Amino acid sequence: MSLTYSYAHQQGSGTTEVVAVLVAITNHTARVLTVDQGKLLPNGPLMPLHRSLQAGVRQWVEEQTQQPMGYLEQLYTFVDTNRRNIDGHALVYVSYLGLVQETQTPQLQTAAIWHDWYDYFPWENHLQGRPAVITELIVPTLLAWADSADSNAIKQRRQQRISLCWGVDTEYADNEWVAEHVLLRYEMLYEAELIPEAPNYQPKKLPDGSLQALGMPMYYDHRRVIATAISRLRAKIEYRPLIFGLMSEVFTLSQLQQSVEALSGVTLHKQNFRRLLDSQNLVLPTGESSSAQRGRPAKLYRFAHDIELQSLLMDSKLPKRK
Amino acid sequence: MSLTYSYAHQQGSGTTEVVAVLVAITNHTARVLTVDQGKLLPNGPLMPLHRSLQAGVRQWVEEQTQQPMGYLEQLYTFVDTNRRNIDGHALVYVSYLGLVQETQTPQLQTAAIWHDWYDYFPWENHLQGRPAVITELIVPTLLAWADSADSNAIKQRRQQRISLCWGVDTEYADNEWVAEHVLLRYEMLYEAELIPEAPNYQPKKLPDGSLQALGMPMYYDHRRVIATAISRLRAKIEYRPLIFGLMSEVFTLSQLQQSVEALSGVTLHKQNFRRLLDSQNLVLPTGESSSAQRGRPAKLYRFAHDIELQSLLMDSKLPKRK
DNA sequence: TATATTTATGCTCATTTTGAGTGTAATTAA
DNA sequence: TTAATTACACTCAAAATGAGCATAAATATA
Repeated sequence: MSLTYSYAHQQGSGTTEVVAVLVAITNHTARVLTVDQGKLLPNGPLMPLHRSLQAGVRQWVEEQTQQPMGYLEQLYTFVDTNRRNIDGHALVYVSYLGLVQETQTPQLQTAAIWHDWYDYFPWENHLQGRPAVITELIVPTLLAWADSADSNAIKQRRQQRISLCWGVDTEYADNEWVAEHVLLRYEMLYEAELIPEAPNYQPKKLPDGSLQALGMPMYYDHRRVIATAISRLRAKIEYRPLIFGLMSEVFTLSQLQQSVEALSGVTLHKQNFRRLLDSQNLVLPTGESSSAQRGRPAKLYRFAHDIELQSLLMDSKLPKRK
Repeated sequence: MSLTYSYAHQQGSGTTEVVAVLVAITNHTARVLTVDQGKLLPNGPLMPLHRSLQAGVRQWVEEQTQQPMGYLEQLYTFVDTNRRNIDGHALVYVSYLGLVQETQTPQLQTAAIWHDWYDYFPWENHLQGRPAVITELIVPTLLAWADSADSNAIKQRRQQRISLCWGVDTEYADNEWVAEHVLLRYEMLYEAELIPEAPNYQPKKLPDGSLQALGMPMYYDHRRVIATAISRLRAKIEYRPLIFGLMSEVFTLSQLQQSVEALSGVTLHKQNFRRLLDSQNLVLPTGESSSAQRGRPAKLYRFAHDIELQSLLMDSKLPKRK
């Protein structure tokens, strides 16, 4: 029953809420900041005193998490017709992606908790190879779902979609795993009712262990919001130097690569990664080297900002309207 | 005075509005659908009976424009603190991009009007070469604006930004024109107060003819919404077959190319365009040929859907929540 | 102390993709 | 019949990409 994941919320006269996906990388692991035992993202109502949506996000997040935020970009706007204000208007919530520097994630004094984002999406982590859950649970169950379709057309369409989302090479199709299709994959699991958030989720119909294997559920559609954030981040990191919003001031190239890998969930070719970096003049050597743990010590670098470039990364800001 | 472009609007208890940028291509020209003498985009409040934002957009657009819509995708959500409801909550408006098939743009019975989108952004049309307004008006005025900066740092930053946005090759920088930077360019003109929508617009300080040369202004931030739409469309057309949402069922490859050029505002290399098309198996020959006007008759094609692919183009839809 | 192990980094090579052409075919207008 | 116009097939060099080998500089261990 999806009621388990319906959460009582006081609504006044406002109908707009902001929700943030804050991302940081710690110990080569991508994490998101959550509240309420990991069941919710930090959020709060947009209030008359907020001069902009960004201002609203910053205020609520800092209040709920004591977390300083750098880069912030709008993701997507959702409507939840199950939550309405006193006038009957449905709740509109605007989601944001925020990047937090590794060094700025100290002790949290609040109920906010950092969670490995793959706790919510176990199937997205391909760093140790393709996860077993895909081949053993997800794809078989989805294929059964495709078989159960009413018409043959729908069935075929579902099969194609499975192949495209999960990178299956069958007789018909031969698709590769595309890291940035996070949202498509999540929505497929949702539509096929494999996860508790789905409206007609019926655990009894699913194979044993499905609940544990398919990641932690959240209230409302907050898990979908994280999926949106991961998709955006994985896509955008390819053509914008967003990654530096997650790094500390100085870093080695290996650390940089590990951070990108933590986000994308796949491993990269080291030499080509470096070739790309210096063809784009993204980093500058500091001249120093890291005190190595094992092996040859690595040179230290910093982001080659070009202050302007940094502001071009940002969601462009409106000049305040008088 | 920006008050000229402030427009009285009745607000009840709701605070959420939807706004649509409908795009069609007619006679090799990209057009947007407007209401109110071309000063506004079709829009309307989100109401309690709407089951989703999309549903709200579709209802209002069809009501205001009698226009059937195909593809629809969310763009960006804005807040207007100058417009508030009776409780003091600022207006939130969610913008959408919609594509309309060429063949489905018949006579309009309403106040809705199709406008060439370059009427609003004359500097974006590079089909006949770089428009004079850039070199003769925009860049000089912006450079003067950069010079007027308080600090040297700001001045330098502005100069870099000018080069990046407008594709200037000066002594310092050597940037190319990037078609999809529409929004960055609009925001720069806004920030430098070259256009009437800017809060402190003072036409007297600008060169003669600026108003005419810098395109038609709109109420509120609707021109910025169009800029957002063009940016998105120009960017996305590179990696998604969105263009077919604007074509009629059957078309020649030249027509297809002209449509893409109408959107991107730049001309393309014909042979390479075709090579790309068939390397991706996007189109299928119908076997027939067009009755040529002049010259050799062109073969007719249709989009190779793969019905599934089409739904993957779409903004993924939530299954209705029970 | 010597040797294996680990990490960093430089360099090469084949393949694919991209940018920019030339040449030829099929039609209409004069 | 010829010029003009449009369509389309094919080539070639440059650039970007994927995948590998080789070497350097440190630590751990026999």
